[in-house]
Amino acid sequence: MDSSIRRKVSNPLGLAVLGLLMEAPAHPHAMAATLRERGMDRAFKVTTGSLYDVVRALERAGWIEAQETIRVGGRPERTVYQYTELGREEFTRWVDELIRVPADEYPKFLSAVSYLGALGPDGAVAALRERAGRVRASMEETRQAHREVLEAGEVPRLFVVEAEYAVRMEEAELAWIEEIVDDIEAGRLTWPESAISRDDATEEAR
Amino acid sequence: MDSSIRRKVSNPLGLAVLGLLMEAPAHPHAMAATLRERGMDRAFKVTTGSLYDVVRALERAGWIEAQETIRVGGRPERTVYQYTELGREEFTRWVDELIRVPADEYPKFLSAVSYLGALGPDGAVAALRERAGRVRASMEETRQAHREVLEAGEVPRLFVVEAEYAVRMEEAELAWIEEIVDDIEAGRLTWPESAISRDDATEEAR
DNA sequence: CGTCGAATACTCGGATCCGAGTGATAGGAG
DNA sequence: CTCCTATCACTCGGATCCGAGTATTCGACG
Repeated sequence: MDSSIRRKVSNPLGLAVLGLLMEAPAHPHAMAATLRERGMDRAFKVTTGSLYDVVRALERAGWIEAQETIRVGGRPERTVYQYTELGREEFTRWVDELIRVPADEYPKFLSAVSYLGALGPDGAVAALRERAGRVRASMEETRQAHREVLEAGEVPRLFVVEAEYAVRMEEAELAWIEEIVDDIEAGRLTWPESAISRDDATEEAR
Repeated sequence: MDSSIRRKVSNPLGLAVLGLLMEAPAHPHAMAATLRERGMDRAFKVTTGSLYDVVRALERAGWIEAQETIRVGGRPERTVYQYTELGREEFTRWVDELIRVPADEYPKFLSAVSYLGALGPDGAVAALRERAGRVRASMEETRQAHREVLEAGEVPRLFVVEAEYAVRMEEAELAWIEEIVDDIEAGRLTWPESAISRDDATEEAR
């Protein structure tokens, strides 16, 4: 319908790489390290394999280029990359588009909720409760980390807004879960006869 | 940290296939059709290629099996599948686990927000506003469709809860976007000197 | 001074994904 | 009766993804 343009490099990890190189040239292994140090691996899936692939793709596309290949000590060679003019342009264009037009996302939880019926009322409540606990924990962790970083005063808020977004989304999910659990227990959400529900679903699932 | 077990078939589309077969045997092409008719393609990414791969994987894993291969008219043969006992068990176990333990998700918007700085204050506001409009539209559409289905009274609420979840998440995103836009305009969220921000970002991005 | 574990830096190949393509037929327009 | 389009049902191969593996080196500890 409104399919966004076919981008040469589609893996978001490429955006992260570009973003890092805007600050300073770096080699892949170092990128992975910084990404993880800064906790950016919450927003980007950073796996070594993909990283090297993405860097190669970025180079093929002409958005970054090898600056030099050096060897420190007897370690394996490292290839240091820097962004090109084209890369700089593409970076902001990419961010801009990702913000402007919502991409189709397929969170796994959504697919599971589509078949919530399969667990039966009791199974559903049990599973949802457990999720709620985990989500709450993760939320509090993110919130805590965010607060600490801000209070340390080294990093401006602009560079941590994504945590605020993440927390908001987790809050919303949590609220929904709690509401649905209440609805099930209060009989506002019921299982029709026909539902694929087995009362022993809970046993089976564990 | 808490990595969930390695499932034989990992593509959520497999869950959808299993779900459909719980109702009645079907052949891949028909599955795709029903999935789309019911609007389930909002929760599952259904592409022909993947569908056939997933069905094959499901069969290899022994969760489904070919029932018969028939030919209607002179059309290509169609292979009709049905679930196995193992498949039925695995189905509820899968749903249960997807609900219980939140998977790491990497929504593209989150990665973009991590680099919101790149757009500069004006560019960011413009892009966020446009997204807000689109999200609002999509939300109202889902809401509308959900209401109509319920009022028609054919489908029990249990089978449409995923739409309620989706709407809630969109509401939360919208609220956050509006808040951030306000914060930028009110000077509560500012760009430090050092920010990679070009004032012509908006021009460039179009 | 030897060795054991952690860190450094990257490669490799299998698994998965997916869109474009294939080819046949049914149904309707003229 | 012929053509043309839509539907049916699936295949194929390139692109991408990613975890496990490799090989080296540094540092700590006994």
